[in-house]
Amino acid sequence: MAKPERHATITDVAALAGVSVGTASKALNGRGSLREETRVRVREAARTLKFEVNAGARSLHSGRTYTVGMITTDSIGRFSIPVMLGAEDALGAGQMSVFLCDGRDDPIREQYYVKTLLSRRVDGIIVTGRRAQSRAPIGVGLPVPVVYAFISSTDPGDCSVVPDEAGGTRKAIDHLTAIGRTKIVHITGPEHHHSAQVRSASTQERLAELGLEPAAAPLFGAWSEAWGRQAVGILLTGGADFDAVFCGSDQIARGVVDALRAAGRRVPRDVAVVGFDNWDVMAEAAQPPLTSIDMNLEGLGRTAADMLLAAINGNPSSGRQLCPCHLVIRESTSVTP
Amino acid sequence: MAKPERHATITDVAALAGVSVGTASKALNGRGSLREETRVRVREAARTLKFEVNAGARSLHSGRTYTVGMITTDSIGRFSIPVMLGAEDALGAGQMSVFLCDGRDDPIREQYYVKTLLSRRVDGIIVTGRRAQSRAPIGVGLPVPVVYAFISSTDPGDCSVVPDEAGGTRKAIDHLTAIGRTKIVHITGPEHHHSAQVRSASTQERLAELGLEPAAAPLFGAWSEAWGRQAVGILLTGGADFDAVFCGSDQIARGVVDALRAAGRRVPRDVAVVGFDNWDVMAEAAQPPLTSIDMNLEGLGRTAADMLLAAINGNPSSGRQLCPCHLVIRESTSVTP
DNA sequence: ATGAAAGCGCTAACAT
DNA sequence: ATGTTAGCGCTTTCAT
Repeated sequence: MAKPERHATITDVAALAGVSVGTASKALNGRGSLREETRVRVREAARTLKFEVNAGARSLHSGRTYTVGMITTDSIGRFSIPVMLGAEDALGAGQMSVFLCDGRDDPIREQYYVKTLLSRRVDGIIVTGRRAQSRAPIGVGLPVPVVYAFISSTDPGDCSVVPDEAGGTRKAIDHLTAIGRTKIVHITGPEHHHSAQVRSASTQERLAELGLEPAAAPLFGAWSEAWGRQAVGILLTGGADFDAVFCGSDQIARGVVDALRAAGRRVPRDVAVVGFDNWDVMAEAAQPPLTSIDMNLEGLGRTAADMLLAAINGNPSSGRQLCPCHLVIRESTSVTP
Repeated sequence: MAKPERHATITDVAALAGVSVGTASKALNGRGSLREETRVRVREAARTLKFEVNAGARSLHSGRTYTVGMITTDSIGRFSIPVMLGAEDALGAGQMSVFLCDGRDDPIREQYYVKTLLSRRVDGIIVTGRRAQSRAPIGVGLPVPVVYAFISSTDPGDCSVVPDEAGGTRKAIDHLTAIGRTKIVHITGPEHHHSAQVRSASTQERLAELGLEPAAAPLFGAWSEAWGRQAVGILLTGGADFDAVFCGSDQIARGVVDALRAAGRRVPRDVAVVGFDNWDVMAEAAQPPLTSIDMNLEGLGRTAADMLLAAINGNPSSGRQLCPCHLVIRESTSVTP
């Protein structure tokens, strides 16, 4: 098990095959016109020496590194991961590698990473984050294209791919009304949180469009099960009359169904419940399992990567691109499983 | 907002500063002896042109890329992510960047990635995965050091950093006995799963060492809440007499506490429960919150990265390095919160 | 203190 | 069909 201390170079290969480096290059890349016999001999030599072309040296010519950078501005979390996976997926198919950088909510660190990526001559950059909010661009006039995924840039000239949370909210409300619910209440996260704002505003808006009154004012709290339980307590002690709850997250929804059950309300018969995120671990383990809105983050990551590839190939887009959310129906809104 | 289509080169900088490229290089890297005035002028020029050194060209000389590859053999999951974060953390501090590759359980894909990484001349490779199991090495006689993290290599000559699951199990059992429990039962995941085997074997072993009989044979099932609930049903209908449950995962533990509560058993008074993984989302939201074993995966990732850095700098290690697990106490084993 | 030039590994244009 | 050579961006002797 010899451990080659040095990577073989094309010169080594050429020498072993008894040809010039130019010929070796042509043989290995299938260029020029060579005798088949020569091609084979060179390839043989390359294999013997475990030759792997030096990508850095190669990109000195091509100007391309077939590498993209991925920066999470606030640290890597539950939402940025599927986005990253989707992007990695789309890029991998195009033979591109991904540089991962975790910004950790630190602007200094972030700028350092931008420099590092530029220094490494990535062909493009994807920026993502934990929360779907807009943020200042990571740089202006950068020499490579940038696509924001999940989070968006405040500069409308930048390209951002974001989930259509308002559309997702409409789907949730429409689903609840479709199964005959009219007294709907909304329980969600912190009032200052962008997603909580969008989802609650869209809820009120959609209810109004449908000619319905909310069964209670939206309840803002935390993105936690504990808050979901607590909110139900508030509603019940307040004597609210409701037959459905649309929750800002699956964790809240899980707290809600637990509290409702504990209070003797049947889900979905007495109260139907819809969550948000379609986080399998929560949605499937809840009793009953939760109907939820899926932001399709992996698809979003793929889309972002595809748009980045297009930009790299000279077809840039700009503006906010909305990715549709979809409804996943489970037992918390349907009597027959 | 001019968009520089081309990256500035050191030649551009030299020209603008009115010096030779050699001088420019020295000025930017603080080498050689130059007049301070010249240094300043060159740095000025570099800033004006937004010059970022071409890392690829540079590593042509140094032979180092200050980049490591990270391969997850089975796709990126809940366990590999903290490992990756820890590694990214430790490496970032050393100015190294990380290439992320998702093997997706596909050996072909995996080998392709190994080649890609070698071609990109990474200084080293970290291999990780979803499950703590040993696997065939990703290659033999590779020209760069490799460290396995969380998963381990079957080749004892390779360097692997893995959690001490047996030790963690002992801590769980010792904790339960310390609070006076003697009738302990173990509920865990699939019998064929490596971690389930290790944890259940260690449980039996530790109980024996303490002179205790298990309150029931270990129950193997799935890593899910549903299985936790079901297992409790089995125990109760079987009339088992137990005052503590050690679970193979927090998800199982959560199902267990829910089912116990539903059956009128008080946790921890009647039955104490310990989980495994210390997955905040599960452990903290459970009622009561779960005492759990934490594998400290981020620390494990950091350790792995540090060992890789050492290897890169000529101090390789080999063999399996065990990382300690620790006990996190919450209400499921303590009456006073 | 500064410049000129060689060379890192590779590709592509040009010779032979 | 194959070899030779220039040059990609940079660092590093070696001259000056």
